Amino acid sequence: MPTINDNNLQRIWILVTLVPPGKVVSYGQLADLAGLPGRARLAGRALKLAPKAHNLPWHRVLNSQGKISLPKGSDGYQEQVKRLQEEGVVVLSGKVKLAEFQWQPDLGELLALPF
DNA sequence: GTCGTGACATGCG
DNA sequence: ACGCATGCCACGA
Repeated sequence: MPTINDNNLQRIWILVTLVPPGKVVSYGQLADLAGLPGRARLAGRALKLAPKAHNLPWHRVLNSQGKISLPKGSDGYQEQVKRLQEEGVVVLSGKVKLAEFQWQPDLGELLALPF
């Protein structure tokens, strides 16, 4: 049998693909949209485990403070900053202004979800 | 079975 | 702004 949460990880992955360039989402936001309130850590886990073949825009995911949740200075950290800036997202001290760059899914997108 | 550890969130000092 | 506690829960030691 599939391990209980495979489905949940998939939901997170699908949601991440919906985030357009130049916009960002928070882990908690992804969890909420996936119907898993309070499960922000699961979103983080989903990204960590995401197969590279998925080509997910993982760099558009930040914590609820708009900050990068990877060890400051790590490879992933720098990679994330680079990718975000290439899309026009302003990153200052590893932080992004959510009021300006946070993604807001429209109703159509939500209704089109397979769950 | 218990415990520590997370790409988290939120509230309190 | 920063640390600490608590809630959350899958994993591995």
